[in-house]
Amino acid sequence: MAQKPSIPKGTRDFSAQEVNKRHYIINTIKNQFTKFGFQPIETPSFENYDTLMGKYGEEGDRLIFKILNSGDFLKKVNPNDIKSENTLAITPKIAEKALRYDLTVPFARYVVQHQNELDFPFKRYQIQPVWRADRPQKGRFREFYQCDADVVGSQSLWQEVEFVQLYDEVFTQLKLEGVQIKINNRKILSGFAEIIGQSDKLIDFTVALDKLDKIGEEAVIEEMKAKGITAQAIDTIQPIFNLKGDFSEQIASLKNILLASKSGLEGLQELEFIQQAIENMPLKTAKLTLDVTLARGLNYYTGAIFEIAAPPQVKMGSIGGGGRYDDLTGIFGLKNMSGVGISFGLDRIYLVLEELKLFPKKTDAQTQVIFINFGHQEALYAMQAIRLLRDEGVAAELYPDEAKMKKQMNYANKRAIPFVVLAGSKEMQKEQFTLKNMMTGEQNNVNLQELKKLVKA
RNA sequence: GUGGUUGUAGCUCAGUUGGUUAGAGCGCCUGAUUGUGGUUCAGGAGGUCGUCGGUUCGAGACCGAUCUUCCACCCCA
Repeated sequence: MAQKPSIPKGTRDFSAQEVNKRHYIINTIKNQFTKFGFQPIETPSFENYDTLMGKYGEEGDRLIFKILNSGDFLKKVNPNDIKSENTLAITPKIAEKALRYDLTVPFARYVVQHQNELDFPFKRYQIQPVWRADRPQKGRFREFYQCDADVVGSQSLWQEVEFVQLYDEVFTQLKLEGVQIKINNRKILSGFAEIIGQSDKLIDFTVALDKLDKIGEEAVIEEMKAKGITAQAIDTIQPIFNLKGDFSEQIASLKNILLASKSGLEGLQELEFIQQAIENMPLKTAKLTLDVTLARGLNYYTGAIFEIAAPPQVKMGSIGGGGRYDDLTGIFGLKNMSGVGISFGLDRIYLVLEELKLFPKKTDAQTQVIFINFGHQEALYAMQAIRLLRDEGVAAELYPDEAKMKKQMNYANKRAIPFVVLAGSKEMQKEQFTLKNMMTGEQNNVNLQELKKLVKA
C-alpha cells in the first residue's frame, strides 16, 4: 500500500471498460464531424511558450503547464532575477515550451503556419487531450479531452446554424435527451456595456452577469457595483435580468433595450437568423435557448457564443461550448480570417452518460470464444481453428497455459466470454469441437462449419 | 490562488476516553469436483493503518508538515 506508485493529481488511469466507453463517445462525435464535412488534424501536445501565453487572460496563463528546459536551464537567467525571486521574469527563460491549454489556439497557429497549403473555408476537427494546472473537482481534471470542430475563412451565419445542428445530432446519437444549447452574442453584451456608457468595463460586466442563475440578481448587482459600475447604469439595463417569453419574444424586448446600440442590434439580427433557420429545420432532441447572461470567459469571441448544459437532472458544468472569433489568427499575423467553432467535453459527457446509465450494454467487441488448452497437440488443433475464426472476423483466443480445466473455465466466466470450446483427443479424432454456451450452459458437438456459424450469431 | 474535506486488506467500510496479536462483508487462492464456470460447503493467503516527523510508558486514534481524494470559491470542459 504505502510503497505503491501513484499518478499526479487530477490525472486518471482508464480500465478496458472505461476506454471502450470513451471510444463509444469519441466515435459518435467523430462520425458526425465527418458527416458535416470536417477533416481531422492533430497538433503537438506542447507548443512554444509564446504561442500559448497571453491568449487566455491572466487566469489562463496561470493554469498553463510550463515545461522546464533541459540542460543547464539556469544559465539564461539573470542572477538578479533569481535573487529577487522574480518569477514572471524567470519563467519564460527556464520554460520555453508549454502543454497546450485548449485546441483552439494551437489550431489558429496551425492555420497561420500552413495558410498557403489550406483551402478556405477550412473545416477541421481535432480530438486530443489538453492540460490545465487547475484544482480538480467534479468533472474537472488536469488532463482531459476536447473534441473540437472549427471553420475558418467564412463569415456565413450558416456555419453557426450547422454547429447547432451538429450539437443536436451528436447528443441525439448518444441518446442524451434534453440537452440545452444556450446561445448568446458578444455584440449584445458589448451593446449592453455601450448603453450604460461603460464599454471599458465590458469584461467585469459580463463576468458578473454570467453568474445570474447561480447567485441571483441581487448578488450580481452587488458584484457589478463592487467593480465600479454605477447604480444608475445598472438601473438602465435592469430589464435584462428578467427577460420573459420564448426566443423571439426575448429578442423583441431586447430590441427595445438595445435601440441605441448599433452592435447590439447587429448581434440580435445574427441571433434571429440562426433561430429562424433552426425553426425551419427543427432540432431532434436538443433545445436552442437564448441566454443573454451567457458570457464565457474566453476573450477571443466576437460573435455568437455557445454553451451546452447537460439535462437538468444531472449536476454538471457545461459539457461543451464555442463561438465565433473574428480575429483569432490575427494574433499570429493573419488578418481578416473569421472563424467559428465548437467543443465537446468528452470527460464530462462520459460522467453524464454514466450517471444517466445511457451507455449501451456492449460498447465494444470483446472476445467471443475461448478455447480450452488441453496440451500441445490439442492447442495446435485449437490454434488452427482460431485462425480460421479470426479470418471470419470472430474475436477468438486460446487459453495460453495448460492449466486446470476449472481454472480455465473460471477465467472465461470472469471475462464474460460467451462461448467456450473444448477440443481434446476425443474431438480431434472426429474433427469436431465441443462448444459450450456460457449463458445457457448447453453444450454441442459440432464441426468447424457449424462452429463458425454458431459463434458468429 | 483561497477555504473546507478525505485516506485502515484488491474493493466497500468498522475500529469505544490513546492500552494485548487491527476486524467484517465482498473479492482472491486451495480443496470437496483428475474433461466443465456461476450456487453451496470447508480451509487459507493478504495490512510498517497515505508518507515523514512530533507528543506519550504506549499512537490506527492526539499534534505538525507533506502527498492524495472530494467539495465550494475563482475560473472553466
